[in-house]
Amino acid sequence: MDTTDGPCGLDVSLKVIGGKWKPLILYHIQDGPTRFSQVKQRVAGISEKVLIQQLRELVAMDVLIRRDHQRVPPMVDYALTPFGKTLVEALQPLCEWGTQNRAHVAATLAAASG
Amino acid sequence: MDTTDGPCGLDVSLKVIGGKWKPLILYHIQDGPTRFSQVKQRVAGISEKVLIQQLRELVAMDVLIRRDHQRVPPMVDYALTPFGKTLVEALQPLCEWGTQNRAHVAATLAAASG
DNA sequence: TTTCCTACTTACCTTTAGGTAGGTACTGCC
DNA sequence: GGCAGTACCTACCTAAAGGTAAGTAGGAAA
Repeated sequence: MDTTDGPCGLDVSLKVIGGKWKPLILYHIQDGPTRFSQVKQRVAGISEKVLIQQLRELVAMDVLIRRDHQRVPPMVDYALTPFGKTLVEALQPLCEWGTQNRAHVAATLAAASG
Repeated sequence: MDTTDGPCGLDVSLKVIGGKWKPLILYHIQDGPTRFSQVKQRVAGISEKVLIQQLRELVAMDVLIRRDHQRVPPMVDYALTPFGKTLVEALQPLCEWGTQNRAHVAATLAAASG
């Protein structure tokens, strides 16, 4: 039974969307090309450093594409690649599950640890 | 536009299955009650400390149920709750996405960072 | 009485993720 | 010359996740 290194592809998915912010970033970019400053605004609470870091990783993984409009002041935007779109689709059910069970999870956590 | 704290439920899902091991643990438990030692065996590479920790968290979040058979030597097993089953179902697409794109992701990562 | 077995617990260390505070480049405008 | 505006970068720090190695409980078997 050699199911050792990832029988189910979840390890791969988690490698791509793992971390605290990536899912949120993807969510806020899915409707079309979005400027850096806009993403920063929408994903409230994220620091610039971390945002850029995550964006770079997503670009490196072919999930996002970065477009530099060569202007001053700088004008850059990010958009989903076709590959990125398939990921966002696969994310939908989990997304809905989370939405439906937000209260349940919150309540369970509150009961358990507070 | 107040999409600040999680418009999409992914933040909730990630809170539940976040971390390096939980998806794998869930995967290996989904077929029925599984003893601690069996999980440890199947999820190769995980340490006892971390495994117990993750199992406890999953139990606390009502995803797993722990059954202590009150024996010596100890005999304990873990199984999905109905709630946990809905989670595993929502996880399927991402699971498949990962399986289908394992090569692509690996190649992209290799090209980018190595 | 010692050993075995299993599911844990504890103390400690390393690695990684994330956060803060500042700085840089470049051009147009005043 | 000095400032505004945008997308970054750098150095540093903290917190959390994860890993290692040891120990504990307690009845059954030897």
